[in-house]
Amino acid sequence: MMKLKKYNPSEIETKYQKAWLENNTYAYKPGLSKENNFIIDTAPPTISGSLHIGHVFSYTQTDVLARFQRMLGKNVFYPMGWDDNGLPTEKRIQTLYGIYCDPMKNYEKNLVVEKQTKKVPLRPVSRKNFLEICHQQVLEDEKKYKKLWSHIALSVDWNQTYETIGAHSQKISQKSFLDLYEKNLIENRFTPVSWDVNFQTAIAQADIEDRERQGFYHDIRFEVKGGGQFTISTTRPELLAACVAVTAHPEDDRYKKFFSKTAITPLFGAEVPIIPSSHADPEKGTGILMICTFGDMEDVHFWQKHSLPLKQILTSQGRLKEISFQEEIFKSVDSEKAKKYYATLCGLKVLKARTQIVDLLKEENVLVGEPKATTQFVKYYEKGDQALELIPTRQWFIKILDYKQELIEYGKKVIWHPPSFYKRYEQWVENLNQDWCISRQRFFGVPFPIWYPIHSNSEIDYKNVLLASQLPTDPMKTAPKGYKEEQRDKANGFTATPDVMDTWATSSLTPFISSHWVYDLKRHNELFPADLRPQAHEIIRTWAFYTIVKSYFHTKCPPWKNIAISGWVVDPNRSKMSKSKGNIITPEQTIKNYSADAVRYWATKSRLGQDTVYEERMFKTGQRLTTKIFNAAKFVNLQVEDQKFSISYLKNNINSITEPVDQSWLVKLEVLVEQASSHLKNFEYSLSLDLIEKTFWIFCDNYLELIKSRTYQLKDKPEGLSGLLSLDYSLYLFLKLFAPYLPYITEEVWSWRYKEEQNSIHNSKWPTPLISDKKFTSKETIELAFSILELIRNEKSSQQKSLATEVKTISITIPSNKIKLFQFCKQDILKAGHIPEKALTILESKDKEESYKISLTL
RNA sequence: AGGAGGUUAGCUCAGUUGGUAGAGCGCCACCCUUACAAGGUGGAUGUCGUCGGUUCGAAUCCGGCACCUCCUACCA
Repeated sequence: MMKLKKYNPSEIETKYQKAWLENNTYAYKPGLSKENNFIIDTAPPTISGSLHIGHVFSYTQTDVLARFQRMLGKNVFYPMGWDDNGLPTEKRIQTLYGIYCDPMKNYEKNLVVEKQTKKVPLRPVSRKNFLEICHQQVLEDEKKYKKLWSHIALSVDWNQTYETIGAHSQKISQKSFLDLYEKNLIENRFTPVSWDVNFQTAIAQADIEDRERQGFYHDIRFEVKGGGQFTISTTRPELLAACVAVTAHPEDDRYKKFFSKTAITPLFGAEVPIIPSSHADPEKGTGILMICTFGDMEDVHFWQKHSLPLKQILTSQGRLKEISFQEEIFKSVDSEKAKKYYATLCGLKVLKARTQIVDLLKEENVLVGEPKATTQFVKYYEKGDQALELIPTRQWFIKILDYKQELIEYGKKVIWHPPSFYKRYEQWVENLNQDWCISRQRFFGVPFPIWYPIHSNSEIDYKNVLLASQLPTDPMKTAPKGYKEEQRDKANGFTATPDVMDTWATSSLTPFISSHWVYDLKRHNELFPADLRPQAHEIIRTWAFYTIVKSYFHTKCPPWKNIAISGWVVDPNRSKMSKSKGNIITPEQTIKNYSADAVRYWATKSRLGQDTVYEERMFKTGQRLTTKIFNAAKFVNLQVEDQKFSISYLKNNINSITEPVDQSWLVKLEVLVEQASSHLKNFEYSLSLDLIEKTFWIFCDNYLELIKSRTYQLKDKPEGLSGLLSLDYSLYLFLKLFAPYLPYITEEVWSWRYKEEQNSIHNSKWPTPLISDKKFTSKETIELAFSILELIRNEKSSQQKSLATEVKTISITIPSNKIKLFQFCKQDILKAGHIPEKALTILESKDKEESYKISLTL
């Protein structure tokens, strides 16, 4: 039965990982009634090298809920996806192998690339080569991830996996695109879009973050045509050549006189209108500002509203491009001068040009004073390290701005845990000011399932796109229906976009990918909508929001019933653990040091949505708990071993728990089960664990100690049997309660004697009040016993004596209404306290207050 | 600037219908007690951020303020 002297976690962990996998312990059973399903929309982790302790933290929390629901008897659908699609993988491949994708290069059949240990200059490889290496690398990483997930005992059904770059996900993702296209919810536009000059791609509003940077105000003097001048203040003087207008507030007396006149830009001599507009704030800067194409989103809005011309001076690499002042659009009052000045800026990157132009402004004597330092917030791609520019390009947009109100309402249909996070969602949707740009000028992603026809005049028709019918498809490799491959990129032919979709355009479909949507309606109806979406709070504006968008557009049904938001793991300085900060903790070593159960204990001790500090000592507490469970179980087993106890024996003889002390203890357990269950049903795993743990320590320290002499000495008497059964039942119950949290130790102990009920504790049923039809005494008896036991220990301890020291005399004062209860536990107390019967005097107190007093001599 | 969360023991945190302030860790003292020394028992430690209100009674409810974290926006 039980052979181990000491608990050896790593041995046990290996053993059960294998067993659970072989026995399909966590498999979802298709085709059963939908009502009994519990469906989890698992977060597919981004494949970017390795998982950190923060992942272990949040995924374990979800796993506890999955295990609980499974034990409740639910048919749990708990899949695992890998988000391997997109820029993170590309970035990783770049640094790992020292290569980058150059679409102009030709495929090399036997290309060999090696992992680089240090930074090397990047070498170009063809698109096809690059994608092959990406595919290969993610497979390797996914194996590593799976190993860790298994080690931490996620009860995932490993038959239910997907990769966001996989054929199945691509099919769903392309289908989603086509569905939105047919519903007129998506469109192709040529428009200024947030652009990362380094990655050479458009990005969406959700991918943007603000970073604090040092900037400078440059006060620049403009002339007004026909006389007069004014000074604008700008942090982006390098865009001066792109200035298309200046604007001041209509009521601003300083500038009223200039409205309807034109200004002449310094250096470049362009004539631009001076437009009154409430967009200008008289309090800010000099009250008059220049509109450039494009400095910020406001410029874009102003430009659109006033139908201003487009002066594009930046390339997609973020350099000032060649322009001609002969051209109508850049027409200058002094084109020679303009040309001369611009020549010194042309080809420079934005930041270089910004400093360079200061010299020119000084030379021309139009810079008023020196540039004044200021801190400003600049928009960056969250994965990038160069400021974003607004570059007009052709992109696909999902029209979310038209549905803001609906999406806000729709978010309310999901139950948020904790509820306050709904606000974050709402606020994000309210503040949206761009449609969702889903095209990326990248490589490792899902292709757009469309082609554009080419007219006889070689013009590409972006409006009447040709839709793919066979999915998934890569239009770069296949021709549309009715066309031949030879017609690619030819007049009267067709062309495909090399762009791929935003990775969120696919991962926003996780509930659809899991359910096989359109392609398997029976399965879809069984698995959609999901019961639970677990996710972190920083991706509410992306993953949660986009999933709601897709679900709303496709089905008019919320994607899940509940969303549970997990917190972060922060370092002792309270900053988020992240790669860039270098404070990442890799979980493997921690698990090895403290055991998987101990790590899981730590992860599930913190409340939903709450950030948690990474502290080694927390793992020790978990380790201590598992050791304690092991030892307590060992003890109970030693006690019942020779009784041929079994689970059926226990269940059949539950009526033999006759001692009021034992019955009273069981009442305490019943209350525990009830409270723990209710917390877990509300996804409050930490509150539940807290209660279970507390009661378990009371079990070990008090109850066990109180009754163990009885079970030793009266084994064959009804009193002894009552105690033994109660001990066994308590252990059985505690194992089940701990099982979702500590799957290894509970499975091991379960295997000693309870396997007859279910092979794995994780397939056994969550405890229900097995014995609640019996009339028990209340909790009072056991509470009284514990109080008196505590007083006795207290006395002995303060006399600095061993607890085993025999008592010479003891008098216990008890309120008269409790005397009867005391009689119930008297024998147990005498034995546990090492008190001979004749040493005891009971004093009755008329005082009904619940205070006991003792005095004893040793 | 708007929003969310927070402020309880040295540290990390519970305290969900208002009723004598809690746990773990750490600290101190003691104890080899027939599961457990990787253990056990006991102890010390708090103006519950601050000011005010409601109440017989407030860590808890209401309002003001301060500070911390995060989200969003503005950023000429």
